[in-house]
Amino acid sequence: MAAEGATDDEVSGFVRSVYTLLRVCDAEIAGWSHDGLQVVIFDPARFASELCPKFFRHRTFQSFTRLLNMYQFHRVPSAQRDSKHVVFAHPNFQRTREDLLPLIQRKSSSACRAPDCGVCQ
Amino acid sequence: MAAEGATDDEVSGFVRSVYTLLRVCDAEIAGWSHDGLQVVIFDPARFASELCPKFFRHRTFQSFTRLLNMYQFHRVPSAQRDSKHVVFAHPNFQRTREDLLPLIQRKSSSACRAPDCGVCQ
Amino acid sequence: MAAEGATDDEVSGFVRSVYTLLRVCDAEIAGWSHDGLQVVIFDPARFASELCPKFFRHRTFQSFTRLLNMYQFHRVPSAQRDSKHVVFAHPNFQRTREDLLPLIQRKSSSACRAPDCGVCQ
DNA sequence: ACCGTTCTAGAATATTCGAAC
DNA sequence: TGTTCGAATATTCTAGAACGG
Repeated sequence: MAAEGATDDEVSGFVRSVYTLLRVCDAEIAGWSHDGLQVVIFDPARFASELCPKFFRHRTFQSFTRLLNMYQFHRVPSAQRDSKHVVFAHPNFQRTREDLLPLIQRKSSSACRAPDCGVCQ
Repeated sequence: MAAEGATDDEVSGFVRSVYTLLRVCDAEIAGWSHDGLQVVIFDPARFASELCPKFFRHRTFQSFTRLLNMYQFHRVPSAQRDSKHVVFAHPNFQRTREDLLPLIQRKSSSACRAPDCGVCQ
Repeated sequence: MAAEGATDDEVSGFVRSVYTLLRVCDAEIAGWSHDGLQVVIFDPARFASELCPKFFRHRTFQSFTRLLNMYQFHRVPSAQRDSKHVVFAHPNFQRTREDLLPLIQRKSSSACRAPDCGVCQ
């Protein structure tokens, strides 16, 4: 199993921040789902105003969401229609599988158009 | 009176809702700018949780923003960067010019009109 | 003299330069924020053309910025959005806490340690 | 077909970083 | 360690797309 050769250094800053955030933050604001497979924001308003400024350079839920999508997290529709909880998940973002974090990659930005670019072609 | 050829029926439902909302809502949550040219949301959190459900079928600021953009409103950066106020404007959305409201049109849905489009039909 | 265990020698040259610069420079060009926690460049153009050559071996604001980032200073968005002031901060860079300066360390160059790396040798 | 709601992505700018020298 | 330049990442605002009424 398990991503040998995948050290912490390879985890992107954003992913590392979210993982840390979930470990240290007030359990009333955000946390892992019971199975440890989903990120649950229990209180988006407090998350934006209190947590975002501590871990990022902004204080909006939208900016947080934008980066989650950039890293291919997907929103999970909550069962309770009126719930204010916001749930996100990524197959390689799991509470007990820190070793998988390096697999989470940011989507490539606007594709390189250089005619001789060996990477993007 | 009234902008001949421009009756209320011609004002889109969303634009009418926003105009009404600004007339009746708590002045601490939202209102017109002093010059009557801008929509100011003083408290986005309360706006989303209290006002949105009354005027729309959702309770998120993002959904409100999405429609504003659809109707070509644009966000106005506030001078104070750390301000929580959110400001939007549209050249034909003015407090004293209700007659201009019919001019505000929703962007055409990017509907595919190709007669043989297998996706959109 | 000299705070035992934390002599001037332990403060990196760049950090020392910035600290000195703020003490001696024209108050119209740069200085401390009122609370003494932030570095404020009031006039980036004059800072680059007049101060940089005196304290460093260049005359560009970007080079100054590059080193600030290298030492983990972060840019702070100025309150006034249209302000030309540029603000940086580092938790251990404070006007009244010269004793903390040695704690400011340059980021480890991400030197490649792979024994067989043909690029870095 | 049009409009509204939701989730995701594009685009422009701002900020930070990698790497060669 | 410092300087330079190009690239990657972050933040903001707007738009695309799928779906439902």
